[in-house]
Formats: sequence, structure tokens, C-alpha cells
Amino acid sequence: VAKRLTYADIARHAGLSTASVSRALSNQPGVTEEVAERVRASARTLGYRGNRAARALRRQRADAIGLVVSDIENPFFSSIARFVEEQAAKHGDAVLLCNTGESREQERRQLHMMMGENVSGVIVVPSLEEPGALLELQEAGIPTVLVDRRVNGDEFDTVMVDHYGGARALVEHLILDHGHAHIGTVTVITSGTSSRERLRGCREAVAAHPGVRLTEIDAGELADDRRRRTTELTEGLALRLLDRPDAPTAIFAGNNVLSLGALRAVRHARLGVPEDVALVGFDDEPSFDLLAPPLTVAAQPIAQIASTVTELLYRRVAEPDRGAQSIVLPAEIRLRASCGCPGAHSAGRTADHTTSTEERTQP
Amino acid sequence: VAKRLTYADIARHAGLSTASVSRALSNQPGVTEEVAERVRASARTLGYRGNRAARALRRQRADAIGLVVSDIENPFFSSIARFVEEQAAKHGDAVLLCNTGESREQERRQLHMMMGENVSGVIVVPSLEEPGALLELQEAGIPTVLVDRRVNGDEFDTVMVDHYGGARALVEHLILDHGHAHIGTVTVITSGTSSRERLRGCREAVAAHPGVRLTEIDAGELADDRRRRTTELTEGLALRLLDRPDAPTAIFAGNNVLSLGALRAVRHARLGVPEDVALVGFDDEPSFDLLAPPLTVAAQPIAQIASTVTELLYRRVAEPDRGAQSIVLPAEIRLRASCGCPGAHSAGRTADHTTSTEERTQP
DNA sequence: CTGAAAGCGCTTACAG
DNA sequence: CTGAAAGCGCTTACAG
Repeated sequence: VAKRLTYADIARHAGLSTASVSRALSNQPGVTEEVAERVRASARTLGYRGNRAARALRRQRADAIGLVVSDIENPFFSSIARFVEEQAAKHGDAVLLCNTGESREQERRQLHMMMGENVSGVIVVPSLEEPGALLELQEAGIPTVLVDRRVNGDEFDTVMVDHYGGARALVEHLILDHGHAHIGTVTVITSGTSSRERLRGCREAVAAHPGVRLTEIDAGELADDRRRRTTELTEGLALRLLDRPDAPTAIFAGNNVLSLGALRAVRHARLGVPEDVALVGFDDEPSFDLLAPPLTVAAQPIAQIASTVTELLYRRVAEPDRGAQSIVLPAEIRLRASCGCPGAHSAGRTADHTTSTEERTQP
Repeated sequence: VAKRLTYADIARHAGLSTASVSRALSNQPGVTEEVAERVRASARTLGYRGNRAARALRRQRADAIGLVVSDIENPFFSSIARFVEEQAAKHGDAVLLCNTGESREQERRQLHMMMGENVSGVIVVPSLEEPGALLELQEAGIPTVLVDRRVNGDEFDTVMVDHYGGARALVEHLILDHGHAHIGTVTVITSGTSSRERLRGCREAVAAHPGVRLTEIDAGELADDRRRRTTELTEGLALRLLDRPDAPTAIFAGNNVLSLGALRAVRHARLGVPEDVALVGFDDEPSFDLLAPPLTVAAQPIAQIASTVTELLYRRVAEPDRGAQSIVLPAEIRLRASCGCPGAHSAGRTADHTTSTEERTQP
């Protein structure tokens, strides 16, 4: 185990002070280019590594940002994580990853840890609608940006897809283009505003068309049990819809996990999609156009969401006093076979038909 | 922005020294329970938060571990990340997430960052077979554990699935149970030993059965371009197999992404699975039994891999001088319809048939 | 058991 | 521009 080098070692080697070493290695002004080069040369020669904790302690700010997501196993969030890590690396920042599992208790703990780390900013998918520990972050002066979900009050920068518009467009497609008069929904509302907004989209689509009914099934309290949030729970939810004497003729699934659960439930009930029940869902995944049948979805512009959110975070780091900004990006409707549309159902080239919900930005 | 509390504030409030505060809050021996309680009470009353950078600087070791994966968007690695984060949190450790994108240059940079952070350990999916920067980690005394892939030399704890056995079992199933005499493989070898081992499994399965041929297609150099590693690349690879005048009658896909690409290629070529071409792949995903057709796969025991690797890491943190250990966990063959087996092809309850490759542990 | 004090490796007013 | 020195908030030998 080799001894660790410090600025003192470099200073000695270069015949300078630690102050100059610091200025040179941090690319600060106040050193001649000649001195800076001498320092860099010594650092390179000696194999200097840096000590991020010392720097963080002294500067009262770590070269790191936090990423607090509700479920890193969900492809939507792992994609976000990939983009965020990429951008953070460009800024020289490390990424502290936390997974709440939708638990507000976990969220609270993790946000406190972020404060303890003195991260220079946090990107969070809030697990509750009340700001809670998020306000403490703000008090501590840590720039905070929310993704995917809003929180009560307008004090946070927020980036999300048009949950309402995507859901509404999907359900209107079922009603207008396929003549469905009874829609069922499967959702997990406890996770916050996103599902709530999606459900609102369903409701208003139905309300706008007299004669169309809506039957809602929500995971409710069950959602707290992490283990049951996957297949079994989501399949069970959809089955409750299919087992009704007056089962809906089309199902709206609130997210990617629920879509798979619903599809599984329909199979389980030995019914066919879309012949017996049509199915549409929020979120797309790389495999969804290869499912039997290919799934019609409202897809999120993940890359755009991720780049917008990191941009917003770093802008807030630079200008802490900007007003909070809420950005809503359009969802993209991808019509495939599960809604009853022709085309991609069997083999052959998949020709997706896509349209976008309207983009709205509130400054 | 409230001023930050320190041990000095607590000490003053409790009428004690910062030494006692430190001992009490770090659960160290050397304080009476009465003093400890007094400190905790003051900390609670004042709303003390802690400063992890100061602690890390002084202790020369951060309460954090590093997780360096090749592709956090791959469901396999995001699952690993979920488990690792969960365990780390139990130990009071933060998780520093890095994504290499299979780039050894990135890997080198990120491992250097881990050294700069003084993490107490690192879990890494190595992007190359040469130890490289991993050896520097070792020299720096940072416990390091590898997942999914091995590195030349035996100096690292390693946990992975039985790549060889899983692939071999899959291909033998194609040969013995479905009578295929010409197998094609699509792989991306540059990522290291895992794909190489899987390919070896295919080769030996074929070699063990005279009269059976193998045609290999590998991404090779192309794999460096991150953007093309997804759908387009993987679909293109499989198409090269299908476009041959003597196309194979069955395809082995080297991982989950390649499986989807292969399936897409077969669709593109307007062929049917398994009628025209059978398909088996390494890795399972929650959607794979809902694909058209349901995919026959060698599934990795992800939870077990993740818990084993974190266990190994924390054991090494506790006992730095243990000998390196290599653990190979069995893959689970899940027979579904894409190989030609009956059952789960159309609607109805999916009855997976599963078997395990043998478990082998080298102490 | 308890506390005074040194020190981890940086950064940054301050003086020259 | 350059350097001496203080100090960020902890932990830990050391003395009592």
C-alpha cells in the first residue's frame, strides 16, 4: 500500500507552495502558465491522485451530485441514470445513487445523507407529494431538481412528460378509433402525481364522450409492499378488472410495469389482445414492439427529459436565485397492435404510427 | 440558509467535549451510556446533520462504496445496482455510480475517481480483461470485487454466473431436443470474458456432436460505438446470419440486448420463430415470457449474484488479507417457445420448464 | 471514562 | 504573481 501523495509533495518537487499547487491544479487564475505547467508536470511525474474529501471539506461542497430515484430497476429510471451520470462526469462530478423504493422514510434518510455529503445538487424523483425533506435540502442551500413528478408548491424546478396528455390521447384513441365504450384502468397512485395525472387524463377523455364508462382499479395501500409491486401485484390488479361480470373491453395501464402485468393477466384469463380486450399503456421499452401483441403506448422522451433535468440542475448550481421552472415535455403516442390497430401484430416490418401530445412550458 | 452545526455545538449544548460527542455518535466504546444518551439528545434537539467529508478526510476512508458497471441501462446491471444500493445503505454507505459504456478509458478515469473519494470498496464490471487500473485500486488498499466478468490473474474476488454452462446447455438443447444441425451465434466479444465464455459453451456443445455446424457473427470493432450497440447493431448482426445462402436453423444470442435484436432481425426477414429459425439467448427479462414467441433463455440468478458480491465486498473490507475467491453460480435454463418447445407460444398460462447448470465454487 | 489538542489534505483570505 | 498560515469538521492517540 503506497503512501498517498499530497499537495505538499508536489510543492516540494516543483519548488513552490501548496497555494500555487492548489491554484494550478484547480485551474484557478492567479498563477502564470509557466508555474501551472510546472505543477502539472510534477503532479504527473509523482502520480498525484487528489483527495476529494479534503477538497469537499474545505470548499463546503462536494464534487458530486445526488440522484434519488424511486426504482432504479425500472428501465425509465435507469436510462435517466445513464444520462445523468454522463453529464455529471463531464462536470467532474460523481453521482451518488439512492433508491427509495417509493418509501418516504427511505427518501428522508437519503436526502439527509445528501446533505451530509454536501453534494452540489440533487436530482430527485419524489416519493410523496408533500415536500418534506426536500425543503430541508433547500434550506441547506442545495440546488434541487425534480423529475417525473411534481410536489405541492412551486418552489422546485421540475421536468416531466405530459402525463395527462399522453394518457388522454391513448384513451381517446380507444374510444374514437376503436369504438370502446368501457375502459378499465390499472394504476398505482401512491407513487405521486404522475399516476394521478395519468388517471386524470383517462377520466377526462371518458368524460368528454357521453356513453363511455370507466372502471378504475388502483393498488392503493398494497403498493407499500415492495415485493408485491412487480408481476404478481400488477397481474392481480388487472385480473380484478377482467374478473368482473361487466369487464371493460379495453385496459389502460398506468406504466411499463403495469402494462406487462396487464398483458400477463389477459393471458392468464385465456383472452386475446386486442380481440377480447384492447390494451394500451404508459411508457415504452425496447421490447414492447416485440411483445405478443406489440404494445400501443405513450412513450416518454427519456433522453430529452434527462438532458433537460441535468441542464436545469447545473444552471441552478450556477445561479441559485433563479425562479423555479416547470417543464412539461410531450409524450409520443406509438400505435401498435394491442389497441386494435393493424400492422405490427404478426411478423413483418413494424411500422409504428406516432403522434405527439402538445408541448407546454411554464416559465 | 441555516448555519451548519458541528460537534462543537453539540459539545457545548451537552456540556461535554467534541471527543465524547464523536465517540457517542459513532457508537464507539469509551463513553458511558449516560453520556452517550446526553449527546444523542443534544444532537436530536439541535438537529445535527453530520459532515461526511470531514469524517472521510480524518478517517482516510469514506462511508461510501463504488459501483462501476458497463451499462446501467441493461436490466441486469440495474438490478444489481438496486441490490447493491440496498445493502450499502444498511452499512451506512453511499453508492457512487459510474457507467463505463464498455470504455476502458472511462473505466480508468472512474476508478481513479474512486481512489480520490477514498471509497471503502468498489464493485466493478470490468470493461477489459487486463487488470489495468484495477491494480492501482489494490495498491491503494481499496477492496475490490468483480461481477459478471473475470480479469486475467487470480487476484480479485469475482462473482458470476456459469456463462459457459448456461450457453452450452442452451445449445445442447437445440441440438439434442430439437435436432438442429446448424447453429448461428451473435455476440459482442469485446466486452470481456463473459461473452467469450458463452461462445466457448456454444462451441463445445457443437464440437461434442459430430455433424453439427456453427456459424459465428461477432460485433467486433463495431462495439466501441456506443450508439450502435443497441437495436440497430444487434439487429444487423443477426441479419448477417439470416442473409447467408446457408443460414443456420437456430440462433444463440449472447445476451438480453442481442436476443431482442435477433428477434427483430427474424421479423425483419419475415421469418417465423421457431418455425423458420429457432432462437435462444442468454439473460432473462420480465418481458421475455410475453414476447412473440416467448424466449427460451439461460437466466442469471441476479439477486444471488448481487447479494454474494456485496457480501464478498464487505467481508474483504473487514478482512483485507483474505485470499481472492471466485464464485460461479448456476444459470437457469428456462424453456419457452422460441426454441421449438410447446406450451407458452400462444395465450394461456405460461408453464416454464426450468433446469439449472451445475454450481461450482472455487475456494 | 473524559477532554485538550493535533492533524487528515485541501482552499483561500491576507500579506508581500 | 506567490507564499505562509489559518481553518473546514471530524477522529484519535495521549494524558489525566
